[in-house]
Amino acid sequence: MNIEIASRQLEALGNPSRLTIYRTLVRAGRAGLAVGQLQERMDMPGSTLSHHLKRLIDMGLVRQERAGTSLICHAEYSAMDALLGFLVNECCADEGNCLPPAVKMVRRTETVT
Amino acid sequence: MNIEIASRQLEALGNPSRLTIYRTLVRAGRAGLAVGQLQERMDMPGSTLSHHLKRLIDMGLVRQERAGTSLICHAEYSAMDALLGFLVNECCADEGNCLPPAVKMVRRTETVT
DNA sequence: GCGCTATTTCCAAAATAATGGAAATAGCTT
DNA sequence: AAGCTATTTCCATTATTTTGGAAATAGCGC
Repeated sequence: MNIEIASRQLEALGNPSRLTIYRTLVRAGRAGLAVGQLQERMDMPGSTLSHHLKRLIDMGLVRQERAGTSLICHAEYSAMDALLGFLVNECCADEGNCLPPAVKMVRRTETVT
Repeated sequence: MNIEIASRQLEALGNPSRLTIYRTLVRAGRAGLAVGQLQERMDMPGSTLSHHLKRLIDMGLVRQERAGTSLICHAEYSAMDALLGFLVNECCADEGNCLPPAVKMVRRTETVT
């Protein structure tokens, strides 16, 4: 993880449509959601949805797997975890007093570049 | 905190220059950094830096306070904490299995809309 | 292979973001 | 108030993002 990747992932999530897509997928849990189901919930033209999904997939935040003629989308939790880890570490890097105790507990110890 | 605010904050951080600015301010700690010092470190024209700073300030991620003729910038930790809290909650909302144990410990219990 | 459903890719238009020089503003100091 | 330093705002340009209709592709069942 580094500034370039982190900023691109943040940018991918930094759009209301995409953040909603991502949240919807997280809430769908392990089962995931087909693009079509997502499209119903998001009420958005297919091509627009597809562009947004591509962005999330390119940044590793979403994964698709084919089931017959549909594509099932899954939130890629590990990517979010790495991103959160990066932010927590960046945020608390030197002072250690920027987050309340509960969050400080999870500060990572590895060095971040 | 809601999707609109969260996505705008994520977008603000989702640019390599701004994420670097933010990180630099975090690392500067409580003392903060004057815009001019930040400009030296970032090696960027003043107007460009000022545009980026404005964006971070507008989203509540950075605060400025005047000290004579310079403006000292500070990372606004509480905003980052709220954003991280939102992401952790969104990410673990229904399944609770998307993050490793260390991070799961800090899941918030309040409802998120 | 044909028809069908699901989804992406192609293409273009409109909107927004990024960049930076030059001029304006803010606050010192004399 | 003049001169100085620090920073923002104005303005314009270029680059990127967002959006979506229409055409293309993928997989299935007959």
